[in-house]
Amino acid sequence: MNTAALKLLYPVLDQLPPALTQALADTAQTLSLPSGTVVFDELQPCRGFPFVLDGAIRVVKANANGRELPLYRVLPGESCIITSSCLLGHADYNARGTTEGATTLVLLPRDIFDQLLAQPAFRNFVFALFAERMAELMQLVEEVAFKKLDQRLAGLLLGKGRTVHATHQQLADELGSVREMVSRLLKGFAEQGLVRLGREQVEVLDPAGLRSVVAAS
Amino acid sequence: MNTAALKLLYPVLDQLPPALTQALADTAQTLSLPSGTVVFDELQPCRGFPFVLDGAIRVVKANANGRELPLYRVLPGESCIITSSCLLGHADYNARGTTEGATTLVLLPRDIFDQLLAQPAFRNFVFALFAERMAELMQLVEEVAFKKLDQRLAGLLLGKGRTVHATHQQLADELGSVREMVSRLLKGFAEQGLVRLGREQVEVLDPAGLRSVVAAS
DNA sequence: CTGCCTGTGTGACATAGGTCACAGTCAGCG
DNA sequence: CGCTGACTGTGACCTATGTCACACAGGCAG
Repeated sequence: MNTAALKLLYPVLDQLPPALTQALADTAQTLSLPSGTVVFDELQPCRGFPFVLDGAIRVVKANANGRELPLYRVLPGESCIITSSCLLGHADYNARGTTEGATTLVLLPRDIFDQLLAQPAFRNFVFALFAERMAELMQLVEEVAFKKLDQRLAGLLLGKGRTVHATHQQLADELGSVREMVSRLLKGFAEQGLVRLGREQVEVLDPAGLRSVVAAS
Repeated sequence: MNTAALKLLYPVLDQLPPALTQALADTAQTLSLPSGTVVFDELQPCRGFPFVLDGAIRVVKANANGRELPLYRVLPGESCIITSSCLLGHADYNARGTTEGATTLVLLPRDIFDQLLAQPAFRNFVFALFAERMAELMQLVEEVAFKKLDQRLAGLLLGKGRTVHATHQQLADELGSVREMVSRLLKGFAEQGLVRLGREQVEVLDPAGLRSVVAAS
C-alpha cells in the first residue's frame, strides 16, 4: 500500500519507527466505498481502526424504528472515538457508522493498532481527539435530554452559516426528528423574522435572535 | 501525604518511578467531603484528577430547571472520564460531580497528572476505564434518545437486585424524571405482577417480565 | 402541455411525560 | 395516643412531539 496520501492527512504516522510503518503498509487495506455503505454497526466486533482519506463516516445511534440520532462525523485526518474505545476495551460496537459521500478509508487491523498505541506520538493523537469528541458527546447528551426541538434546530442552523442548503427532511435527520416538525418550527422562525425560507434553502436573517432561541430555558 | 491507602485502591501507582510517587505524595491533597458536596461543575476549569478513596462521586448533567440526568458514578479505585477528557483537552468541565455519601478523595494537580500520563502503566489505567465508560455513555444516549420511561425504569430495577430499597423519588432522580411518573409506572408493573410494592421498597417478582418490558420496541 | 416526482404546508389526532393539587398512609416520637 | 413529616396514590390538565393524511407548488421529462 502507498502510504503517502495517508501520511499527508495523518502526519502522526510519520513519527513512527520504520518497522511499524512497514507493518502498516503491509497489512492495512484501502477501501473505496460508495455513499451510504455501512462501515460498522451495533453488536459487531471491531475489526480495525479507520483512517479516513476522503469523504466521511457518519456515526449514528439507531433505534428499532429506523430513526437515527447522529453522534458525530469522522472527517479526513480525524479518528473515530467509538472505534478507539471498542478496540481499547475489546468490546463490540455500540453505534453505526455509514459513509457519507463516496469515501476512501484505510483500515488498520486491530493488532497493528495495538502496536501503534504503544507509541507515544500515536497515543497522543488518538487521545487528543478522544477528549475533543467527548465534549461533543456531552453536548449531545445535554441537547437530547434537556433541549426542545426548536432550540436544537436553531443551533443547527447557526452552525451551518448564513444560508443553509438542505431539505427539511435532511435537517430533521440531523436532529433525529421528522420533517413535519422541522417544517412547523421553521415556519415559526420565519414568522418571527429569524429566517427566510426557500426551496431546499433556509436563509438566516437574525443570528442573534436564533441564538436567543437556543439559550431559552 | 501517606500514599499507602491510595496505592491499595490504585495499584497502578505502585508502578511509577519513585520521583513521581514522591511528587504525588508532596502535591496531592486529601479531601474529606460530606455527602452532597459539589466537587466540580460545568464551565469550571479542571483543577486536578480525583482518586476516590471512599464514598463516590456522582456525575450528572444538570439543566436550568434543576433536573439532573445521572451520567455515571466514580467509585473507589475508578477514574472520572470527564475529568480525564477535560485535562487531556484543556477544556472546562461539561458536567457536575457531587459526592454521594461522605467521600474521601485525593486530588492530583493537573501538572502532576500530565507527568503521570507519560507513564505507560498510568496511561493504560486511565484509558482502560475511559473505554469502559464510553460504552456506558453510549448506552445512556440510547436510553435517553429512544427508550420510554417504563423501559428505563424496568432496566433500573433489574440492575438493583431482587428487592430494591429506594423511594420513588430516588428512582426518579436516577432516571432524570419525577416521582409521579415513577409511582404510576410502578403501579402498572405491580398490576402486571412484575413487582410487589412496599414502603421504600420494590420487590422484583418477575425479572423475565421486566426484561421483556425493557426490550419492548 | 401533461403528468409526475420532490419538497413543502397544514390540520386532526395520539401519546408520553411533566405539573399541580391534594388525599391517603405509615412510622416514629413526644 | 395523636402529631408530624416523609412517602405514596391519583386525577385533571398542559405541552412537546410524533403520526397520518392529504393538498399544493414547481420544475423537468416525455
